[in-house]
Amino acid sequence: MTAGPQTTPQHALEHLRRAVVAGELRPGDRIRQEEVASELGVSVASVREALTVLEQEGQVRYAPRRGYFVAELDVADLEEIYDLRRVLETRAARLALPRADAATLERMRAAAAACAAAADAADIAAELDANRRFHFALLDAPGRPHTIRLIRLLWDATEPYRALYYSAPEERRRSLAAHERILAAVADRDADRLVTELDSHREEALAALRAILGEAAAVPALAGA
Amino acid sequence: MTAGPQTTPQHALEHLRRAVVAGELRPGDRIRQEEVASELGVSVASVREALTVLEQEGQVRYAPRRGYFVAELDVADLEEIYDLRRVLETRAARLALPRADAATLERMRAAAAACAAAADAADIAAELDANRRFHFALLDAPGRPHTIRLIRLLWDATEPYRALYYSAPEERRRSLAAHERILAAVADRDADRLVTELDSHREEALAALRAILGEAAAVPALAGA
DNA sequence: TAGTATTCGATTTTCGAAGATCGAAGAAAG
DNA sequence: CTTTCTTCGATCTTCGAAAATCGAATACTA
Repeated sequence: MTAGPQTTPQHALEHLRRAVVAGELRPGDRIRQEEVASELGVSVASVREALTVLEQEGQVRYAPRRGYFVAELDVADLEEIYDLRRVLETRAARLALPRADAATLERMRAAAAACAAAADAADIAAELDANRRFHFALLDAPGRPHTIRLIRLLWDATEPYRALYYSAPEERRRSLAAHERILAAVADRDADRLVTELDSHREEALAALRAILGEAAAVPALAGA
Repeated sequence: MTAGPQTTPQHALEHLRRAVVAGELRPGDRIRQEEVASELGVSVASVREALTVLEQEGQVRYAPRRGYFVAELDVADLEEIYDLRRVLETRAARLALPRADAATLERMRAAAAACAAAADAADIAAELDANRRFHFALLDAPGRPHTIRLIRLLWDATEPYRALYYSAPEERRRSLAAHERILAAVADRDADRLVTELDSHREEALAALRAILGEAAAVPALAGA
């Protein structure tokens, strides 16, 4: 039902995404096409198509005849991306809230629970996935596909970094608490409070990412593994 | 200086974009990979990579094992896209205006003049290009690459339709007049007026596009050429 | 020694063809 | 006459290998 990979490039794409979330591919890393291809038992052409998608999403950087690299973001990038998320998600949330029905709330509750369970199990990949489900359950109002596409793009852009900061237990706790407050605001149909909670949730994440980036800058050996 | 196609897929991408702007590829049309490839004297793999880019941009739709088609938008899509443009361009314009220097204004003036010249010559492709230069000269403030990327995505999504409505002379006149008012607002450093002018400029374009779409719906034979 | 040219290995880039899949036209059955 | 099944042609899909390119290590010059 979950629509597995229909084509070989899609298969390669999922593999690369998984590698990013799992932290196997870290910002700045080089991605060797041949290596990925033989790892998956597919041709480089398929890997290349997958990389083209990731390049459009801004997750990898492409230097013609030099290769593909996992995108590196600096603090300015992060702040711009989170600013854009604020602008777009605020609009999406205000449009979605009046239409959010019981099923929506239920999906959010389930995702929040999955988040907490993944946090307990220290399963970063599962938590990232559940976290996404939580937020998109609210924002993915039917009839606004382009809005969701853009928001998803912004989420994807910072995914490699989110994968890093989710390893910190105190961030997880903070995140779970924020989810509860967001859930309450939705249940109360309080748009202003919802927007405020989303803002501060984002602000906390941004602060954590800033810290990660500060460390990475202080320890450039990270890229040279 | 204009950075021609560095790679074969980029060459194919430019070719396809040109075909869209020129109206050779219309919404709903099927894109035969082999045909494009032999036309350009390149392999299908390269064409495929170019199509992957266009798919990510939302300009073509991909049905696995069926092929690629030029994306068709309905009125709801257009309204959502223009709503998103309003949200993002308003923010971009307000951030860019204080930083707009004499060179920026000069670039805008030159682009506006090129727009007028292209309108006189009835050169749709040139006018579309100059129109883009005009708007992005203002919005493309240094240090906000992600904002521009998103705005560009939204522009690209409606490009096939813009190519259609620019054939109407009265729309061109209206558009040129709007450019003058926008230019004046920028020269006066009046942010509120600038935003208002941009809004109404967009609203006029949306109205024209709605009309185009209405015709297309009334004459479905359009797609079956 | 510092700087520059050159070769070499690794990697990307591009192609052409074989294999897989789909939609449509036509045949057979009810 | 309608429906279902089958075959066929067109097209997409994927591959493996040849060709082009780049960076780094090496050799050379001043």
